[in-house]
Amino acid sequence: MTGMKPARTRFAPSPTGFLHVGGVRTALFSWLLAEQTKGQFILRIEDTDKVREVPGSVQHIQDSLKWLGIAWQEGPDTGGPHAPYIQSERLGIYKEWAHKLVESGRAYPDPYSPEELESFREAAKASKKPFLYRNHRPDTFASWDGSQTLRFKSDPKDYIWTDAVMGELHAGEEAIDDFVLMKADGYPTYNFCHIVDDAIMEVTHVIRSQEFVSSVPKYLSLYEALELPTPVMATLPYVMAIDGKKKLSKRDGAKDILDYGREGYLPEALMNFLATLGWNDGTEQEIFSREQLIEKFDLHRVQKSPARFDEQRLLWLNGQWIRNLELDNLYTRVTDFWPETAKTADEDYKKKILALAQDRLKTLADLPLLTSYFFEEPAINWSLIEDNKQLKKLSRDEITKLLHAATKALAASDWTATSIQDTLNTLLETTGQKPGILFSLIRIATTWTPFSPQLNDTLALLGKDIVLGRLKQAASSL
RNA sequence: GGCCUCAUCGUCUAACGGUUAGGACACCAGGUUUUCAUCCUGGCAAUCGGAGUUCGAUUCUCCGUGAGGUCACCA
Repeated sequence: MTGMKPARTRFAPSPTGFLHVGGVRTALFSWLLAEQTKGQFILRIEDTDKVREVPGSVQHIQDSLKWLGIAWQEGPDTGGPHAPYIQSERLGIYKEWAHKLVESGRAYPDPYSPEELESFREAAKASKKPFLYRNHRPDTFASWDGSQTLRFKSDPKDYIWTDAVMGELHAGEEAIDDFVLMKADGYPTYNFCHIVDDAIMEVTHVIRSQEFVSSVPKYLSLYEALELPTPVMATLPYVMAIDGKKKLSKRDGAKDILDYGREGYLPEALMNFLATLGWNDGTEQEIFSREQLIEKFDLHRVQKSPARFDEQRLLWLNGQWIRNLELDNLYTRVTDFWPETAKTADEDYKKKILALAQDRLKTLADLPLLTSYFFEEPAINWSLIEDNKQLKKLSRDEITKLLHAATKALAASDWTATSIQDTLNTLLETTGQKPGILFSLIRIATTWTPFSPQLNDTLALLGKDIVLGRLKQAASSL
């Protein structure tokens, strides 16, 4: 995809709450395209619905994008050649463009009351026909003083257009209506102002989610009336909720993007996951770095059908990313995830522990479960032995004998990982036990957790005194 | 109801009209002389239905069916 003209793309959320995976994927694809073509990615806040606005959303949206690693060149905080990037601060611009339409005879004030409109709508519904405002368009228009609801005077006709994802699309003239341009509260509608802004901001590719497809004819009609160039349109299929029935939404448990960070997901993993949800490069590659995504992303390979949000795959990807991280890099990321008792522990010690746990982490939040026994005395929990497939067969007597034998043998070790392994192997012979029994017992008696890294490494790191102490304590607690 | 869109393993997906329909997640079974959530090997599992075009259809066309969207002074 090299050699493409620089694309100017934008993400234009309304500040009505937190960002979830569906919204972020739209932002991601737009950003990838801008990065790939060495163009610009714009963040524009569409806050023309003052009723639904949620305080703090703008900040939250910016924090979420930043966490994921999506940076914008122009936006509400960074400014840019077409500032401001908040629509409520651009009201004068929309009014000006609205007047142009009035002057060219393509817009007129709505003479009806909400009640009258509602009765039109009900009549249409009763006769099982779609409601079209233009069937009620007045014959003569009053002049617009800027305070009334302003409607587009549409010119209904068929449209055929090309969508970068969906291919050739078409719609009949019934898709075109006299929609509202300016609301009675003085704010423009999305349908109107996003087109003005995209044109002014020189946006080349409009990437948005599926619910807007059926409005595209309206937009095409408006571009014509405004004599503005039409950008490339790309429609992304929905991200569906797990049950596959409806698009993922806040109501259906879609999480705040920042929650993924709190739950121990890596931003690289989430980006990898979102990018490959509905897109692939045609090869069998599953893990993509940010740079690879930028290089390989292609709108034309985006899936046309919706995709479900598969948490298992995200979890797997996260584990892959954790495993591929350099230890020092991983160490800086787990700062907030250590068990409480590790806060004062030595950095070098913690790094060694992390190196052992790295292979087993699926999320950073798994860290305490895998490492807490390095920092505190684990609670003795005999059910781990009683429920163990192999160990449950042993009598208490046999367990005691094995624990004593292990204590004695290990006491003689000079405590390196290899010498501990030698000791353990010798112990297998002298006790005549299978590794599945002997090693499991020692592992549980020293860590009291269901899982832990390789035994000799764990013991070596734990330290001789602690290991011997825990073995003795286990034996005496029988 | 009108209009629009979509349809391959349970899930995410690959396949110039010619493949034993491939890969990944999940699941199952083995292995890695301990556990295991790492790692390795193997297994299970799909072209929504019906016509048509063609020597040949997952792929093209039509008709069904199913799913989703839209028809706001919300975006």
